[in-house]
Amino acid sequence: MAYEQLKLENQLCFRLYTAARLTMGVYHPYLDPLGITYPQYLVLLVLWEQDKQPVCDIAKKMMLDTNTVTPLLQRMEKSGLINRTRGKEDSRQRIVSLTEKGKAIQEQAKHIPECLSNDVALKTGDAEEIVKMIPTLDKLIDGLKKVEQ
Amino acid sequence: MAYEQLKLENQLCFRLYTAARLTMGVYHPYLDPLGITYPQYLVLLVLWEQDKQPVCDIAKKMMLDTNTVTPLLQRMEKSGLINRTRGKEDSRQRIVSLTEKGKAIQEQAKHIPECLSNDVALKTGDAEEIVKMIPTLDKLIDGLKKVEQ
DNA sequence: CAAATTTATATCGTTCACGATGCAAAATTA
DNA sequence: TAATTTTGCATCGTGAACGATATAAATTTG
Repeated sequence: MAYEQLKLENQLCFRLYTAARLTMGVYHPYLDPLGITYPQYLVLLVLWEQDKQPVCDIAKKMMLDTNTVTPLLQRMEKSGLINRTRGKEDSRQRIVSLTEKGKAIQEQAKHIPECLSNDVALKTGDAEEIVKMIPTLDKLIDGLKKVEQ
Repeated sequence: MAYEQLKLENQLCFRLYTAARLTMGVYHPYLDPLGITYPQYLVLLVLWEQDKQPVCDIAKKMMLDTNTVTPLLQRMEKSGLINRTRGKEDSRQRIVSLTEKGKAIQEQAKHIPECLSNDVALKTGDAEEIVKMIPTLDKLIDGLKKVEQ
């Protein structure tokens, strides 16, 4: 028999992992018509907030490393959402900018957050309580982010 | 400028996704010496709780599909953690059982949950509040799980 | 019982996540 | 200024997720 602490149902991380996966699944019907994936949607969020950013800034905001972000951006360039130009001041940098297509998607995407929150509310019965996790999740993320030494 | 709702900082899903990734990262120093990944650890948790289960039962408990679980189990069989035998009553089934190696790891793993919770407490300053998210995460997961029609 | 449907698993292709490594352009130091 | 270190990005390989599709064995239906 298993040790009590080794039961799946006692694992916080498993819940985070599952909740993240399932929530991303809810985005599917909204992102598929736009031809983008959830991580690509996150990149667009970053660029819609401020266009023309180097790869490292995007990576930092997404809390990912460049070895994840670079291929992601390459795919997005290939599908015509962004351009990647060399930095003028620092020629190591790649400045990522939205194409017209990338900009245009924002109009179609602006209702997604509301749709999502409606969907979640409908399915869980209580979105209120779920939104209340946000500050705690931030605390967790902030704590874990530091530990990387 | 971005619509307010389209800011990365306003996204719940992004937090779940990031929190899950970073928390899995905390497992690394414990799982690496055992030669397993986090999803493989989850499979072992399921099998330690009850040995000899068909793929579909494992998949259901992990809330994943067989197209994710099958290759995962194949890799685990390759590394000598499990065996996969044909079901006797239902020959479509693959019964997954722990090898001696798979069983032996349980002893080394039994301290992981406590280590994790210590690490998280140390890094966040307050594990109490984080553990309190569990019922809400369960509510969210339960809600989203149903929606798949 | 035969036909149709469902179930259990597997395979394939694409996209991510991430450790390890490489490289050239800055920035720092001696 | 030359040598060293750091930074920004890219590449490679492996392991996941997951949609789509396939196949054979059960199960249900007609």
